[in-house]
Amino acid sequence: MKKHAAIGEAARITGVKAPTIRYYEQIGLLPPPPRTDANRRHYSTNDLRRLSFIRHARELGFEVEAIRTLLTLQDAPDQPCKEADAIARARLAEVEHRIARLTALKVELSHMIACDGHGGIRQCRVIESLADESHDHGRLD
Amino acid sequence: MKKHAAIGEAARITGVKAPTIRYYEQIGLLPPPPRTDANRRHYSTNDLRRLSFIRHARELGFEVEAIRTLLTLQDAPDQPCKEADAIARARLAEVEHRIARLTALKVELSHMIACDGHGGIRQCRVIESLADESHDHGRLD
DNA sequence: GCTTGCTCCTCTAGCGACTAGAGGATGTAG
DNA sequence: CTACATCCTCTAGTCGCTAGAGGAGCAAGC
Repeated sequence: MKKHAAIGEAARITGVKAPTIRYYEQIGLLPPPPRTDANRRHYSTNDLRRLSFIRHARELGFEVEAIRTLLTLQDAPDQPCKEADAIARARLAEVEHRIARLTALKVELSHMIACDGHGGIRQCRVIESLADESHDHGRLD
Repeated sequence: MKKHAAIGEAARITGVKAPTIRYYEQIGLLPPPPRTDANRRHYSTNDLRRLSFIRHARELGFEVEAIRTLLTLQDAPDQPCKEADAIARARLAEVEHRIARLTALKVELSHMIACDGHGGIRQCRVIESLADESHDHGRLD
């Protein structure tokens, strides 16, 4: 990984698009980097790590506010464990909830794919299984 | 399930909020229902099933356009279900990918919680694991 | 030096899929 | 007959980007 990168290179390295990087700066997720004489952003290795972190967390479905919390932890590594622990536990609960929900959805999707292509949509279980009233009506979020 | 329902009752039955039901009508996902003398929407059992279908599909992560396709297939039941099946398969792949990712994160979060009481967050691997370059950089969407 | 073409800058506007609120009409219970 | 819930339409806001306009700067070839 290089020591300094312009925004385009940072985008290439981290997989976060340049406009999104600027957006993250705007909303305060990424600190404003130093600029060159020509007013161009210059990212350090640390910035790139932070960006990679944000990207992976976003891919996992964490909201920006949750990521902000995790980054705050990262920025203050000597914080008392009590607080860190509480935040981690909250995130873990969220992750477990997501896994449970996704696992249920996976089962449903697997059943839906049992359609074998004989005789058209009437025998296709994709639609049937989604319209099925026997599915729970409880809140999931 | 009752034969006719006002929008509030439809919301209660299907779990889709009233403004969202109107929104679905607006974007053409739900056909405009008949109105009473006082201009109030009146939903049939069939509308409620369609709404339940939409809700389930949204919860499964289907985009509105994908749902529109599924509903079109449903409305023309003699079409082959290859398309619907393909959509479901794509969803299943994504769901499995997310489960795998979240499971990995869950392990790291568990470790983080397990490390409490010994010198703070520095020993925790959550942030490290999310910033880890060894994670793939390929497109996910 | 000069031109070509890429990258970068800021700014505003748009997207999907809702959600919230204003302001007003109607339906129902005591 | 008066509350109060429910409904109506409408506009505007939310989140997390994404696209485009319009302009400046840099590196490389001639």
